Amino acid sequence: MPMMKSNGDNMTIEDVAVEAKVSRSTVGRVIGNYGSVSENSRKRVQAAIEKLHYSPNAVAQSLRNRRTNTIAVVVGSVSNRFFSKVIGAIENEVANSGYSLLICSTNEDLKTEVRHLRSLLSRRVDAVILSSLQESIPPSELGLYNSEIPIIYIDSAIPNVCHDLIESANYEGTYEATEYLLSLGHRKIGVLMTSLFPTVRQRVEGYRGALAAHGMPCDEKLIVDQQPWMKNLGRQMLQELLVLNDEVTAILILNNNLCDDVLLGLRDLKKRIPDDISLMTWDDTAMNDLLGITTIAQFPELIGKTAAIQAIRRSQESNNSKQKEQNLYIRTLKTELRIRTSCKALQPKV
Amino acid sequence: MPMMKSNGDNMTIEDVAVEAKVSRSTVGRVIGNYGSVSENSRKRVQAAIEKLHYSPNAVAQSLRNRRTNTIAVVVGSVSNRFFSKVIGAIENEVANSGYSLLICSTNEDLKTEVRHLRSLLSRRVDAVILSSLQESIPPSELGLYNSEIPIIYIDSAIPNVCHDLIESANYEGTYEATEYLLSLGHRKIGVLMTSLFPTVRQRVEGYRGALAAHGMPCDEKLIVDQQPWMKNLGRQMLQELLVLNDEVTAILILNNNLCDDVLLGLRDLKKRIPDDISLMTWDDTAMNDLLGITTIAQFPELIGKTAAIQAIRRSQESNNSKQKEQNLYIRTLKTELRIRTSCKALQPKV
DNA sequence: CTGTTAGCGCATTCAT
DNA sequence: ATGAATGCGCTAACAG
Repeated sequence: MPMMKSNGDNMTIEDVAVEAKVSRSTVGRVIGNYGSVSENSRKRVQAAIEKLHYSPNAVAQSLRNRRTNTIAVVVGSVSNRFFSKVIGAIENEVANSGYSLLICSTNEDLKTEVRHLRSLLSRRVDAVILSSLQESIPPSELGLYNSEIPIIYIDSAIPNVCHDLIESANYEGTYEATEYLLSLGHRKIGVLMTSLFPTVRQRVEGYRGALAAHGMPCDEKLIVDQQPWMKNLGRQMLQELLVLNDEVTAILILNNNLCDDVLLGLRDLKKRIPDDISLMTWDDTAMNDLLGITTIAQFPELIGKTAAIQAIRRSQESNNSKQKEQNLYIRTLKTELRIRTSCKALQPKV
Repeated sequence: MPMMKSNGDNMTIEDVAVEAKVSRSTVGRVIGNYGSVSENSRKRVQAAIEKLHYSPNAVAQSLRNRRTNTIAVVVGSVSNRFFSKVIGAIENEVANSGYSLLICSTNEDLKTEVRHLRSLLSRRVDAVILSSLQESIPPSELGLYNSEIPIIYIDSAIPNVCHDLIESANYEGTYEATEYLLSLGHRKIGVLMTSLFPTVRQRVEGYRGALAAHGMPCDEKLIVDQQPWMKNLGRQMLQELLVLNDEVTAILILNNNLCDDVLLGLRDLKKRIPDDISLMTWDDTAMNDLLGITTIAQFPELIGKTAAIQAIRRSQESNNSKQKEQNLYIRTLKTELRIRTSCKALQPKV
């Protein structure tokens, strides 16, 4: 009895060809469904494939075709609520089109972002969807951010880099929110943020813009900005804000991941919302609904889906169409101010 | 002037060799850091690499080495809170070891699970971490679940399949929780669950087990079991439970993703926790803390990290060590009952 | 309709 | 210390 290949795996076209008593190319024809092949051969090949449980080696295909059918997404943190929804939407879209999805997390670190990008290029992914921390591309990495493989940015653009972008209206969303608080009579509006994120930098400008538009000075002491590597970050920032400014009547949180912790901090401080202090945050959740927290909502699923569609489209464009600059895809999604009960109208002082 | 290759990309070893005026093999030696090469050659090669921005084509490497340095994880839903934490932990671990991570979502569909698995095998990933919906492997798919490539199961074992497994103590966790409710005097404990998930099926057994151990009959009407494809699922199930059983004093939620919606439903019904009804759920969140919801906590990060470590270990084992059966890695993580304020002690009826 | 052949880019053995 | 040559598995152009 002849030696069998141990497992259904690692079968090659050659094995199928032998089994079906045809040449490799004929097998290739029935698999790739091109050229023409006699009914007889076709049946034999299919039988052989069935029998051997043959499935093509995608690595070899990729090498040959110069396409990996893989999209990558790189974000700060996979488990972040916002990103996990974005990624979920990307996965669905991408899988429906027959692609696989690689995910990379930078842990909010620039060097890691660059490392991942390098690795993705060498893996020849067909496109990458990137939430970048870069404010500007260092000349040394220019090749990375400007390579043949298309990059779709989400969240924020990098100045002077020509690229597709799907983002939320960070400035406008915060502007609108700030105006709302002003309309309720709030004048001392504390801001909690982590300016490491480009999105957040845009948001705080919206805050400043709204104040300016209403002829109000911006008190910098009201803006607490800390980097996100601390435990209980929200609590800390809350403390800092309230110690410096006991007259704060409202808090505006610019990063979603701060809110839980701020709420916990407020509870410890026995501050009630909205009676003692008003509160508003970015990114909606069931908890916000339940607790009646007024929220600036974005649409992560839409961002993910849109980015995925564009990534796939780009990955299928003929590479030489370097007219890319001519048809940049830029989409800025409106946010939605969901007014609930966490912001109180202030009595005008008598 | 000679034609330049357009971009820093798509450089091959050959290009480097030409630039450095050595042979391909010498370039290979300095890149792969093996054999021996003169200092002079080495420097020239390194200069060439630098100049051309050469980076090896990982696809070709994979084909040659029969390793892709890729791990895959397949779960029901990427954006699910539990899974997104598991995935985050996997990503960190895997990236630290120089692997990339592919993610696949099955949307809780068996066919999709099989499709993904097939694709992953053909992509020759080095290992897969799988949260499977299978109750038993259909013979036709046996090859898939028993291929050369190692599978690490998370969440639940498939009977009669020999494999590594990282799971939480689903039975015991629910058993303990049920006993706790019993000790508070609750006798009519409603259960909300989606038995599609193998984990949940284990959990409900824990509930039954605890009742039995205390000599209590299990009233099947108290167990509401629905498949997860409905909107506002938690609300619906809550309705169903309360309509059928107005004497329910406590609710035990067995899937994390139901809780938000149940809470919303309770609010609409104007039922207060714990005064009108007691509530307990699986999987902890900041919201549970904030709202004082007693919780059976699992440790998704630990599950993810452990699974990733094991996946990497398996991927590096010599393939012929088919003694795998001899050294199965099975780890059952204890859960933690976090008692807060959502469960009230009942007055014994006078 | 079918088989032969030549790469895709890399790692490695063998000869020098 | 170095170069030549082979093959990983697949696709596709070419020849018959």
